[in-house]
Formats: sequence, structure tokens, C-alpha cells
Amino acid sequence: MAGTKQALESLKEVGYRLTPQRMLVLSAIQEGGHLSAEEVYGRVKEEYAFIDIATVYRTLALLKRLRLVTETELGDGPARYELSTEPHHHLVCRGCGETTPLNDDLFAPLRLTLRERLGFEAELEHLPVFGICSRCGAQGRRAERRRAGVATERAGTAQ
Amino acid sequence: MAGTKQALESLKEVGYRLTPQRMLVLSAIQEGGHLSAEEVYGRVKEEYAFIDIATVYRTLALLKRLRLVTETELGDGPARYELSTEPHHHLVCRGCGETTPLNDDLFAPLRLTLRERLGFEAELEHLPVFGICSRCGAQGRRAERRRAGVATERAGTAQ
DNA sequence: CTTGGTGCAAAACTTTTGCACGGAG
DNA sequence: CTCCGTGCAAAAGTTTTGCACCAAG
Repeated sequence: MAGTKQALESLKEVGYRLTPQRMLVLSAIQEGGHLSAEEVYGRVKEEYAFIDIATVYRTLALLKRLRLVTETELGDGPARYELSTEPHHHLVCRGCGETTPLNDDLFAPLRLTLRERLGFEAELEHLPVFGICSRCGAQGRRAERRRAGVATERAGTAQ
Repeated sequence: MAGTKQALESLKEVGYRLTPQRMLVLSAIQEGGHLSAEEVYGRVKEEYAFIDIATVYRTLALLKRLRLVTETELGDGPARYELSTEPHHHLVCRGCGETTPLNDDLFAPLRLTLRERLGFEAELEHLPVFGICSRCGAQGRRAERRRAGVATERAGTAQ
């Protein structure tokens, strides 16, 4: 897809007004990447103190509808928004919280299988793939060895 | 994993009390499958009118911690809960909302690749795979042909 | 001018939490 | 008898909505 400028173009083309608020929200997302509505709000407010969070939500909803930004639901906490680029996903480590971009190619076979076998057009866009990264995995295994045999579950593994 | 009885066993084994509320929540989930907390609440209330939704949430959180139920975040609306069974996922059609179970095998290659290439242990458990089912896909294409050339987007594609 | 977009305030919706009482073990 | 689990009520966190005014086209 595109950068802020092209995004603004698209907005105009489709008949929406170009307001400072919309421009600011767009550039906040472009610079920030993976921001929550609240964070976008914070960033925009630095440049234009009077913006309301409702406007941010409305703008994000609009941009999402136009497929200019992507919304990702991380399960807990607020949704996060990102400028649409070429299709990709994210690895999200439950240990350290780090997110790593993940090329879409890995999902092609799955998408194909679903289409051929079930006639299902999977969107599989911008998925958060939860798990444990190599670094945290190593740590976890060490910790596990340390308390080997305890096991009552009460403590619970990272959910 | 298991049915309600075994689940109750597990609860007791790990040292939690067996209360009517917990039994009712469990059997509601077993019978209902894919229920929201509110729906579980509704079902349980039919048999025990005094239960509180807070109890439902607390019980669901407990069962989730013990891995007896799985929580799925569908992005909009409330989380949905399901009794844990063998690993599987769901196709969720954005058109008709229908959900179809999906065998986990399809995800094995992806999981393997992530492990080997990046050392990332992907959880990929009980994923909602959004998309358009064959039935709705056909309808959509027909509708599109009907209004071919209009295109202002305003209407918006199914989000 | 006209209508769409904004700010403000309030509501909606889902989920969590504090507290005191009652029942399971 | 002890303390875990519950009901009740209130709060918290995120997102949506009604309304009057303002500004983009």
C-alpha cells in the first residue's frame, strides 16, 4: 500500500474531507506503528491539543474501512493500529512482549488449502501469532529445571 | 482433555472447591460450545437464578487457567469460551457468521517452520480464521456484479 | 452554502475488583 | 472452624453515540 501522502490521496479520491485531525492521526500511525487509539491520541495531542479521542476512534474506524490502516486485537488491552503495507503478520512473545514482523509467505499454503478444500477465502491478514521467542524459551526452560517437580498449577503458566 | 466430569475431577484434584456454580458453568459450556460469558450466564441462570455474572467471569478465568476451557477473542464483542478438546481452530465467516471447526494439522508446517527458522514456539491454539465461506463468497460475487462500476466505497466491504 | 467532521459529554459494553456473608471441606 | 467462593455493587477500561457548532469543499 502506501505512506501517509498516498493515504491522504485515497481519502480525498473517495470523497472524504481532508482535515488536520485526519492528517495528524495518519502521520502518528505512520511514525508510531502498532499504536493503540490512546497512544495515537497522545501523539496527536502534542501537535494539536484540542483533538478528542472520539475523533481518533472515528478516524481509525474510517481508515480501517478504507483499508489504509490495519487493526489488530491483541486479546487483552486495546486494539492496535498500523499503516497498511504489504501483507505481513507479527510474532508476539508472551514472555517479553516483543513483536517481530513475519512475512506473509508462510501463510500462503494454508490459504491455498482452505480455498481448494473448503472454498473458504481466508483473510489471515495481519495476524498476531502468540508464542515464546527463542530468548524467553531458553530462560523458561532454565527456570523450569530449577523448580522441577513442584507442579501444582496454582502458579499457572503464562496464559 | 475431557468432558465435564473429568473437568470437575481436575478441579478437585488441584484443590479447588466443587461448587454448584462451577458445575453449572462447566456444563453450560459443554452443552453450548463457543459461548460468551453473558451467554453462559444466561444458561446457568435458567437453573440457578441467583448466580452473578462476576462469578461466571471468575469461574471462566479459573477454568482457563487450568486449561479446561479455551478463550477466543473474536475481535469485536465479548470473548467466547469452549471446553478444551484436542487442538483445533475455527473458520469464521464474515458474511454469515458461521463458525466451522478446523483441524490443527493444517498449522503443523507453519509451527515447524517458525520453530526451525526462528526458534519461536508458536502457540497457534484455537485460532479464529476469518474469511468468507463458499456460500457467502458466491453471493458476494453476484452482488458485486450487480453494482459493478459504482465503487465509492462508502458502503464498505464487510469489515 | 451545505453537509460532513469535530469536540464534548454521556452512555454502552465487557470485564475486574472490594467487601462482607455464607457454605464447602 | 476456617477460609474459599459467592453475590452485590461499584469501578475500570475501551469504544461508541447524540448533539450542537464549525469548517472543508
